[in-house]
Amino acid sequence: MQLSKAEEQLMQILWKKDKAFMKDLIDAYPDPKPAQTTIATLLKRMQDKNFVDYKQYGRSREYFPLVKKKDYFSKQVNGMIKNFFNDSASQFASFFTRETNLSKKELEELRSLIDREIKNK
Amino acid sequence: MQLSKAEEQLMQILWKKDKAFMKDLIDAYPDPKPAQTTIATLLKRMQDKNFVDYKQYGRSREYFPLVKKKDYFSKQVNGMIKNFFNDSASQFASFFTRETNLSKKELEELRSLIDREIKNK
DNA sequence: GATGTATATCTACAAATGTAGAATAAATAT
DNA sequence: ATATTTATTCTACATTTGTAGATATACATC
Repeated sequence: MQLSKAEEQLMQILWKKDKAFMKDLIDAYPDPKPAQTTIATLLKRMQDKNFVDYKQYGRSREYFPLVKKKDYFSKQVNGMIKNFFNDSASQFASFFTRETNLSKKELEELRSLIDREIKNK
Repeated sequence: MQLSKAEEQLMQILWKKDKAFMKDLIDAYPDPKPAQTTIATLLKRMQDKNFVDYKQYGRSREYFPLVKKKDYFSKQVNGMIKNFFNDSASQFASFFTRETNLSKKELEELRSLIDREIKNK
């Protein structure tokens, strides 16, 4: 199951905060903040989709992500690679290198990172 | 404006074919193929969103993409980078290098590609 | 104990999406 | 010319999504 746009945005907040009460979530939104009930609805739907859970503290709930940002993100990228580069990660990488405007410095950093990876193999 | 999932899938077909008549599009779908009217609806919506156009040939239409796959893809990646790596492409790249299981060979290819890019700057 | 505050649940509704039938019209095959 | 095929348009409808009011509750405070 996939998150919708609005749900994903809320998820980003949850990931950043790690865990949060309703109030914290609303606070994290830029103005104009959504209604409290809107967030509640989204949270409920996200629970149904098994993306978040909560701990009951007294009368209110501390929500937390069930899915790691990294894992979610990996799935996204993989889907993209599948759709756009018929499943070739290296094809993706080369496209990415060419089309993204990384600075020389960033490219050099990336290269040494890759060097390290190569040594690890 | 964004494409929905079903629209995106159709778009992929269009990109692959470059241009196509209704029949070709349906043919390209795996079984169970969607109804012909379903495709027609999607195409119409995609026209409204300015993602495809067509040339009238006699009584039927040859559809073609108005947006290049490359450009569409770039937007996708950029959105992702914005959401997941607060807008840092290099952060994205490093994550990608670590988390995708590229083979040693692929990594080496990628490195020489980056080398070339660096020289270009 | 009455009142304000934060939260949760229920209900609602418009817009977008996925999907396709019915009616129509043109192109083609016989 | 008639039947068949193919594509287009119109209409329809269920599901998902974005958004939030109304209502109920528990808690905190005066």
